[in-house]
Amino acid sequence: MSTENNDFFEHKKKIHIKNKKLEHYIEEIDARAKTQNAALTPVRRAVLTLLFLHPQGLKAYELLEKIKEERSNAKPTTVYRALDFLMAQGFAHKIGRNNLFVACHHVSHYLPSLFLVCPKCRTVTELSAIPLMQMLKTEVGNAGFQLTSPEVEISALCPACA
Amino acid sequence: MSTENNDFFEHKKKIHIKNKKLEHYIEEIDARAKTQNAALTPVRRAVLTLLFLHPQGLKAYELLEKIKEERSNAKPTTVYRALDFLMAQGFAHKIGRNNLFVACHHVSHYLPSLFLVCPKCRTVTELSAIPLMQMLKTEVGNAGFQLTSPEVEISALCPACA
DNA sequence: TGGCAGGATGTTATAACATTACAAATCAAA
DNA sequence: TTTGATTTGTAATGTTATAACATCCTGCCA
Repeated sequence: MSTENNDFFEHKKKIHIKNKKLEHYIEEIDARAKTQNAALTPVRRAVLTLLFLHPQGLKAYELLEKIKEERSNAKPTTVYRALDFLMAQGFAHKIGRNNLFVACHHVSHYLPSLFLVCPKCRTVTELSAIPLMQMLKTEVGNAGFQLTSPEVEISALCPACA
Repeated sequence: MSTENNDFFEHKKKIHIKNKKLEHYIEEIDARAKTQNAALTPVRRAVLTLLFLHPQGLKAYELLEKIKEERSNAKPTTVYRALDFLMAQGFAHKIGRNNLFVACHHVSHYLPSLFLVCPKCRTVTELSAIPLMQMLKTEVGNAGFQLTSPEVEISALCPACA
């Protein structure tokens, strides 16, 4: 009975649900990892998948609960290590204000990404603002500083909550 | 022997050391508090003073240790409550990335302030960037969002560390 | 002047977030 | 097949922040 067309029900509670966009995303990240001499291991893949499936961001211990559904022995360390890896590779970001982690949808970090965090529903939106970020980079440079972090986070009420 | 000119030594270990700029700053904040129907009580004043004296920012528990020198019975709550008040009034900011608190040196928050946080020496620099912040406000508004937080924090290597 | 209402502070406990340190497993290169 | 590097397991602990409830202080007004 476990034919292809009831995979959805069979794996309903699994992290690896059928999802074209997700598959494509993970494949792409996997490829990028290889070029960076880094391995997207099962734990890391699971964490990144969860982040992808929750655009509003997840807290470390929320992530832990979900990971436990597949790896009952997961510990805080399990999650934090995967997150450290993903952030080091530029595949995920931490929203400091809320201790929230999000998947990154950018190809490069030549310019930083702008994150709008809604204080009400806590949704995280990654805004595309090239000229603004370009200007930011210039201004910061003029002040003698050197950008080191690919994320800029701002608290802003989202359209739905406003 | 406690005449006016050895006050400095008498109170060396006190938070209220002689400091013209500090006095002026606190007076100004005190006045602003009054117009906002808020009271700059001794605890709050002490916390704000400490923040003012540490432009690189302070962590809540560092603050707690220092406050304890004057109020030995201070608890985490003491500090967090004062910080909540100061932030609510716009007199202090939290740098989310590092759990660092800083005094605010701005008069108004019509536009947000830009904070550069050095990842190496952790110094927090408040950059004046009116056109940039104006542009930010516009762009965020165009996206249908509404700015709610007066601070924008960025990780950037400071001139000294670079 | 006494008592009440609100805000501020004291106190204890605990929740939420994150790291350290060391052991065991995995895996690929020599 | 040994070795060394990377990843994962596990336990303990460290750090950051809040909850809940008691008490104190202050201004008001009956």
